[in-house]
Amino acid sequence: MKKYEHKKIEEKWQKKWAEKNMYEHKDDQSKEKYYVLDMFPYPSGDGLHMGHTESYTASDIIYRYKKLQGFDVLHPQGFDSFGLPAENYAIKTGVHPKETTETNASNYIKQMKMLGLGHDLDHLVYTSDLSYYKWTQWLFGKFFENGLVEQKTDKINWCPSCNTGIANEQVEDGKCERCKTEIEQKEVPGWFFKITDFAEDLINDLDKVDWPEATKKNQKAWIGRSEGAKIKFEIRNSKFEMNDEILNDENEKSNVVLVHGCPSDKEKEMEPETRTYDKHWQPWIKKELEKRGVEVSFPLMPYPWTPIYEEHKKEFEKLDINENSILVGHSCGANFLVRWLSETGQKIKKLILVAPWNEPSHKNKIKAEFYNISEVDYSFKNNISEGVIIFTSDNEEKIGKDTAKMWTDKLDAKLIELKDHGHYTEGEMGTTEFPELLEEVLQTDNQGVITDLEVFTTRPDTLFGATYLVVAPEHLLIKNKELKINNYNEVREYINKAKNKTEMERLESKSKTGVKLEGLMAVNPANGEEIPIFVADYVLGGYGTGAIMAVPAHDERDYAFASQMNAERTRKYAERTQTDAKKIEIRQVVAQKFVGEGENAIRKDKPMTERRTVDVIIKHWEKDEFFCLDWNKKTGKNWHSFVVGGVEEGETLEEAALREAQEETGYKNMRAVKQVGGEIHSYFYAAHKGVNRAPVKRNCIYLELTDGEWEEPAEEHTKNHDGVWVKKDKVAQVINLSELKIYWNIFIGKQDALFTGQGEMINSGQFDGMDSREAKKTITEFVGGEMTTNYRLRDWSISRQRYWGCPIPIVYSPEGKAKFVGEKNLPWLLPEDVDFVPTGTAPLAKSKELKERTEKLFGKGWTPEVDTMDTFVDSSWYFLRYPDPENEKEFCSSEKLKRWLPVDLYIGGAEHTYMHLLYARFFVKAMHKMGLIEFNEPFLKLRHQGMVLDKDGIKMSKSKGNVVNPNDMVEKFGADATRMYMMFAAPLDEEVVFKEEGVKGVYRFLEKTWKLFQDKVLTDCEGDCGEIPKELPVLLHKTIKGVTEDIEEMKFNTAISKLMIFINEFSKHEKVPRGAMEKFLILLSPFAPFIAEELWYSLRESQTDADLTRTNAEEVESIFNQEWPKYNPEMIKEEEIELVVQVNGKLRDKIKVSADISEEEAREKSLASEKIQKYTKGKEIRKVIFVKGKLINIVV
RNA sequence: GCUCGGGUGGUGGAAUUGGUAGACACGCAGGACUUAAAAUCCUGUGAGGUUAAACUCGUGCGGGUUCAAGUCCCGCCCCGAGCACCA
Repeated sequence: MKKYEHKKIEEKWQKKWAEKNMYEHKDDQSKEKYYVLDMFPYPSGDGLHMGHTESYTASDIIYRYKKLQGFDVLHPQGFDSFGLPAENYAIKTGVHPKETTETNASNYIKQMKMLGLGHDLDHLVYTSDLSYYKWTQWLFGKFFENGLVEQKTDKINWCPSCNTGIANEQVEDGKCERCKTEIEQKEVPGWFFKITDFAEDLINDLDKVDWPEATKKNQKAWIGRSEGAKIKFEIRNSKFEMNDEILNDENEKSNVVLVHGCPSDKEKEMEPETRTYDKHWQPWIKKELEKRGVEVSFPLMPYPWTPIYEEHKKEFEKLDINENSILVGHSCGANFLVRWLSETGQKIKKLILVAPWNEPSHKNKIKAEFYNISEVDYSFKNNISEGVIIFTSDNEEKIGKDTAKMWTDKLDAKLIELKDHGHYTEGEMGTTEFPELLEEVLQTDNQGVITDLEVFTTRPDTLFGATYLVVAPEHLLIKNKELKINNYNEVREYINKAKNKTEMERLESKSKTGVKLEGLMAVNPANGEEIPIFVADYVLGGYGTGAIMAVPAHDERDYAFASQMNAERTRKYAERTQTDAKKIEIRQVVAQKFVGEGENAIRKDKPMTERRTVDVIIKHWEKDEFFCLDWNKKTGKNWHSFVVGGVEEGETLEEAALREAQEETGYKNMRAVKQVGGEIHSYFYAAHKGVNRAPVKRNCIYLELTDGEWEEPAEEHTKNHDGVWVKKDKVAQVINLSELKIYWNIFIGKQDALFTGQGEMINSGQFDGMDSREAKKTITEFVGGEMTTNYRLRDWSISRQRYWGCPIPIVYSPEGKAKFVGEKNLPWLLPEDVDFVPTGTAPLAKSKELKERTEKLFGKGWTPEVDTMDTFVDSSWYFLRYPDPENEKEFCSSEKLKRWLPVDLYIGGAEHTYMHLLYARFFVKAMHKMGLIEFNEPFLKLRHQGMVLDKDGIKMSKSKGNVVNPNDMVEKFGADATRMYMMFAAPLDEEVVFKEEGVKGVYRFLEKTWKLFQDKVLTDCEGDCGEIPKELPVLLHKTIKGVTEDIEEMKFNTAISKLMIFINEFSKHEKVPRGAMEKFLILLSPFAPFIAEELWYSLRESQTDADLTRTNAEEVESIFNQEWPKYNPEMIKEEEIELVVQVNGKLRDKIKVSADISEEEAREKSLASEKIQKYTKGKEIRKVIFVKGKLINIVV
């Protein structure tokens, strides 16, 4: 008996198959085609890894199986041989990428042969070969001619280490996919494929293909289609007059002089910084001005009644006050300026007077004289080129309201009134709403429509709830100089910060940041309201219009931002002024809707009545218990609610809640704490009233009892229900109505108060009551917006500043116009005279040869494109080259295209779900559109292989040192065992845990198989001659059926288990039928080709002497030229089965019966069984369920 | 946080789509062969229970639908992968 020596056998057949050119593909038109494709490898120095082994084995099984079934199968292979690792290796070692590629590829080929993979390795495709990239360039030319590729200057992801642009899809965690360096943003001109043109088809056509659902979903998500509307908002400038200067160039900038206030009598000997006004008001105004981008000089004032008058006067005179100056004076500073201007006749640009002093109130003689402004000659107003603005306030005696009014007249000034200028108490400048008011002044002093801002939203229905806008930091609006953003410096700072923020930083701070654009506002087109505008980096420049309308009541991000801003601004103002800032309003415009069902359903024949109600959550005064109503009395059911009552005309929710709570509970003292959740609409039929409640508009208020003072409630409130106290953790169980549950969940913080769903419109003018889905379109139309579809997908940037890639076949005219090099100049060769070391410019720019070639062909002054293409371009069409790899005239002949494409089965890793598959699909669609091919989906069926993990279930990686090398496994157990284990260990698409023990198990199976062929007497008897028991041929046919079906569904693990069952069973017998053994070998051959071929030959050779009169082994046809066996349905038809007998669904007995037993008979027989009688005795048989050929269930 | 997968013996995994839970394999235990070990072969192997059986419990947890649930429905927990504010 020969031993199973896997090494010998495998070496032998590797050689023989090579000699016979077993896998060379020759078109056989008489057969039906099948195209099974692997994702081709990048030829790395590490060689094939276990993942390759798994997926290539799977495709090889299908290849062999289909071939045995009589298909003409194309099973090609190639190498994705352009790419970074070879170039990086070249940079390090100086070895040309071409060499590295060849060495590595030949190693791959050796490994593939070793594994017995039946790829046609004589017709390999290398993407770096000029016979291939010629056609990549040709296709680029076609795309160019058809406007499907264009040059754009765009901000791209830039890897500073690779010195190249990177597609969004190739960025992981803000890092370069290959080298893990942090990605920067850089403005680079480059070529872009217009993949977005095909977004719609790329989504829709997924329905046509047989792919894993998850992959389809991922592709759809990646393309990210969303339906919505574009809506225009008018942007108005509510500018502070100061702003003209702000955005102007440095040299035109005005100087602003803010003068100190005057000291009181008490203060006149104090240093200016310590005086009341100069301590508070002036620095504040200075700060506010500086915040708006204005540089302010702040000179000391030469008030004549101070001891340091002369000194200050000198300093003041030194100031460069000219026609371009803006003078700002506050309080007595204002008066001083008026006086000074009238006396000196100084020409200035603008005068701003804030809160002038009230002249008559001065008792101090010098002061009074100085301030005798009624005597002043006001003709100086002609010296002021842009006018005078006066802020005043109406609440303080001291503030010169009259003075201000007088000046307004005399100086033709513009008057802006503040409600409150501030209070002077005990020598301190105290509370003031001035900053807030100043901003309000800025907001309302609007200058008319400056521009439109378009936003994209998926929820146009919530437009009435849009209480602010947000633009992305990169939005052009901010760069619009006309707008004169007051706090431009602050905004600019924010934008710079946002730009420099790394992805990591953005992830770390989950909270949202942003800055209000002061001096700007937008008009909500739905209701004409003026709303603020913010810049914030939670809005992305590249998506939609780069601007959003924010609806904090119905969008989580907007809500988070609004809450944060409100808190922040409140804090900021509180620091400064101890008052609240104006808050962003969170306005609900969609109410969640509930519709009664069953007996509560709306009845068309009954009247509809609207009602406004309040649900009241009432907490016990000391215990953690809540007041609920038990309706058992009335309904007879265990039905609980909170206190619910109507809201009467003119009543607030809180008033109604308090009133109802007192009436219903009898408790007297309570306080309203807060509103819980928003408005909810309920529609139902109220049987006791005989009317439809359509709708009940409900809200919820939370009350706390302050003590237990109580009085029996009126009978009308207790006749229907009892009041009960329920513990906090029991409330959720007790409450029945969904609406109340929602309020409760919001109350206990289990559910967000935010409602992001669809419902019924409220607070939306004439649209109230409309379904929000319907309102989307209606409201969009109402405001002149446009319904659009938006995609997340962006155009595909393919320019790479690298050497080892396909040159972009473009040249530029002296004027800089791009031109395709033309078909006759293809291949547009990758130059050889290039230094690989990256310097930031593309390596090809250093090629003299390329430059000369361009000038020679196109004329002087012409320059070549020096970027190469993203390698994803190469891999986007390689499967089109496979059927015709040697064709020099076409990328693939039309006959071959017609015969072989599309691909019938594509197998590869799930990591290519997004990019590669999307790009390849895009290529096919674009080529289809250009009329180059007739189909528009490349891969009809797609399957992924799962990851291969080490024995502890950990991802294999070099750094962990747990990588299993296929070579070692083949050495130890042979290719057959390795292949089979990979297929047996888990379903193809799930993770494989690689355990050597497991490989041993499969090896044992192969040995057992081997032994079976050595030991057993083979008989030609096929089962009806009495020599062998009938079970064997039956098992054979079952195995054929099972294995065939499993392979069809690519359930290789169960197919192998069926082969094992076969061998286990056959091993038990002395004599086994030869025919069955032969058929078994064919079933085995796709999985374990070597041993199957060897045993096949040995079987046939031994037959040679006996009866086949063959003379040598060479004449035996390979097992792979045989026919896949078919099973005989008659054979596997069971005549006798084990009928399962259940009582009440529990297995109690099994009885042997004929397969076609009738229900009657089965019933009789099973009831006759002793075991069954044990359970049925004395009981009535209520029901019998009979499943033919399977089971009978007796219900007692 | 969102999306998609997935929770079945000691382990990898089966289960005709609602019909005998645990196929097949690994591991483990016992036995045979052997001076011995390895290899091989045989037997057993979800838990409890018993001399054995009967029987009971069992597919992440809780509930539901059904004659019957690993499979369907509702709620929750855990694990894995992917995505990163997509308006």
